[in-house]
Amino acid sequence: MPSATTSTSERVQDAALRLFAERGYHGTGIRQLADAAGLSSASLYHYMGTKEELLVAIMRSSLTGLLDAAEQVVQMDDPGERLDALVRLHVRTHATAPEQTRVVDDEVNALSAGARAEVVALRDRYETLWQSALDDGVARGAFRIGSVAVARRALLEMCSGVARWWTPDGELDLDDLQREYAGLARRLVGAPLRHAESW
Amino acid sequence: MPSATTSTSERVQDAALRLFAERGYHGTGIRQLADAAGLSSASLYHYMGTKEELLVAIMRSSLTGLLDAAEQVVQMDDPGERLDALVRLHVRTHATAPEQTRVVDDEVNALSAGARAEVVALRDRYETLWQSALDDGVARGAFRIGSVAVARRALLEMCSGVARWWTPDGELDLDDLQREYAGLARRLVGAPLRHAESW
DNA sequence: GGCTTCCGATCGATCGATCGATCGGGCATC
DNA sequence: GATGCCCGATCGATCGATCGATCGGAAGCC
Repeated sequence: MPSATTSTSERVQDAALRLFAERGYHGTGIRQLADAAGLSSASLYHYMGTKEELLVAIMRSSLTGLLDAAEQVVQMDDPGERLDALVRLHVRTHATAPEQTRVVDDEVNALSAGARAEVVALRDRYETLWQSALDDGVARGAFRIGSVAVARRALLEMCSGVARWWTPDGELDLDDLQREYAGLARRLVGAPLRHAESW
Repeated sequence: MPSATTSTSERVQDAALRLFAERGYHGTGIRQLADAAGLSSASLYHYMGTKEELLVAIMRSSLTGLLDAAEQVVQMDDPGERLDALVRLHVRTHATAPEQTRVVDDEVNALSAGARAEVVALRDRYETLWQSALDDGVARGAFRIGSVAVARRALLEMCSGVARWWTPDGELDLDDLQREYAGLARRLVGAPLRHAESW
């Protein structure tokens, strides 16, 4: 008796997401997956392909969502505001969907070559948006950066970390968190602070 | 016929390190481990306890090494130079021993509760050193930081990321890398740059 | 030196358990 | 009676771990 608002295949996806994030892909068995979804391991295969296809589906949906949002954000003209928006988007995504982002970040190596190529291609497109945003900021004199490639990696790693510790009932709420990281990012790229902030 | 300079148990540890870093703990089987070490799966158990104890040993040795070094570094008096030394140590370690650090960072969740407690305790001691270094810098007016807890996490995450991309034959050598990250860190904590660097 | 004893090192065979996946059939609803 | 949904039973493979047994050399004794 499925709920009126949640389809069975959605329940399977949700269970997989939760377990993959918690135990890892290789650490999660088909039978645990079935238990969490309220099905037998045989019924599971009515709603999914292979276990790997389930993982890929999770990664694809997470990455395409982030990528689409970033492609909108990146159209802003001011380099500082554009970086600000990118950081806020990335941090917000990692804070509110930590399981998705952790699976994407941690389980890429669990994929077979073909599937990995697709996922890595999506990730590369996303990182290219950041790279261009930073390059443009440097070219227009808004940022002062030694190595843009290093700064890009440092920025992304530091923002992704949010998925590993932030919770909504901690000291910082989501707005604080985004503001904090946006400030760190501006400093990191050598951009002036907004509104004469000084801390 | 073992080599004169490498004991068998060291070869087991090295093989485990390489495979755990590449395929993950749950993705690595006992037989793969044995093949990589040049032993049968039965002989493996002459040199190790359980597979999990092998993982714990790798993590412990990596974390205690880093912790010992950090405890030396942290005795420096000047907050800016101390942070500089911490960043350089962390980056150098992650760049030159990426497999160890990746296993430590990625496989903590694969541990059982007891083993995880020990490893997390070591990691917490290390992070406390950073926290104190940042607190002291703020108290003495050397750093301007919004949330020290956020800055600490951002710093550590961004520096740890080095283990995921840096190679010795890329554009940056190890010195460049450390300098680059030390500069990013100083900016992040709102400390003045050294030697009137400006980029 | 010769003989015995012992032990570290190694392996083939195998354990019970679990892995991911499949099959055929039951039970609804239409 | 066809279609969609579901599961018990089962597949071959592999999992982590252990077993008994073998081999070669070091140590102890005469």
